[in-house]
Amino acid sequence: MAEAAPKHDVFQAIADPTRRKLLGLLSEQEMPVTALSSHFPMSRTAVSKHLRILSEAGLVAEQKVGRETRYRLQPEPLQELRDWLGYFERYWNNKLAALKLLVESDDPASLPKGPRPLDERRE
Amino acid sequence: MAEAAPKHDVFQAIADPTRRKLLGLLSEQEMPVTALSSHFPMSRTAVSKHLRILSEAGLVAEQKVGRETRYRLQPEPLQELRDWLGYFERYWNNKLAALKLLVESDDPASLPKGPRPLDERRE
DNA sequence: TTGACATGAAACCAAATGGTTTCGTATAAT
DNA sequence: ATTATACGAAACCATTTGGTTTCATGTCAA
Repeated sequence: MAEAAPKHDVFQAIADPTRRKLLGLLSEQEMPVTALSSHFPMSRTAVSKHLRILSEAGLVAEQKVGRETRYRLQPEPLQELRDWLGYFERYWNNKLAALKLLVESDDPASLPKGPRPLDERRE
Repeated sequence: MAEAAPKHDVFQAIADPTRRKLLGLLSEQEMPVTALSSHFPMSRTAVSKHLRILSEAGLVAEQKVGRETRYRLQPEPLQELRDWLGYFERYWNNKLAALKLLVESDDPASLPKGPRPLDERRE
């Protein structure tokens, strides 16, 4: 069973600076919409829509508490970004790449098995 | 001196699957537009436009060779992505984060100095 | 010198994106 | 009971995005 059909993918979710900043704020503590939107020059509704996109990408989770909705960071999907980036590690970090991959290998899915085309998986 | 005013930022550049695949292809060898576009279901012109966006983000370099234009991967700007991601490392990889940062520290710019808000820098 | 090839520029287009304002509704406070 | 707060949904809008086709130009080959 899939993990909740990601309508928006992570790459697209983090493409917007507002959304990256939201993730940054949420990485410190969970927060309701109004608290979050106080950090932005746009309407609360706009922030709310960004949150929904993050939610669809699986990057945040919502929890209703009374009349407010708490948003909490869910960093797991960033793993995909990490994997993708991992493919290019060899370029700027040749010698240490192997070690790094080893270090990261507590998650088996995270290691690119070698110089492969990549990205063929999505779409 | 800046490195060529990045009109498109890296985050946005890699948001598109076609562009990610282009980077993948170019990571194996440099190629002219026509060779690249043979891997996509869209017109050569469309691929060309994607390449320009990658170029504006500093992710590829162009070199004219006779009547063709060779495109070559320039992975350096991915460093920014890496730095940004690094901020979230602590979440899924707590114990090993320190070691990883150490390993990566051959590039001084690459280490986030601690739990900071982040992203305040851009925009 | 006459084609064929490789490419970017231009004009165009539909759909997605990032905002807005307005409204309805649920919860909390008085 | 009434009012204020927190929020999402809806309708709307301008701009950006990702694609197309057509055209002009430069280069290689016969």
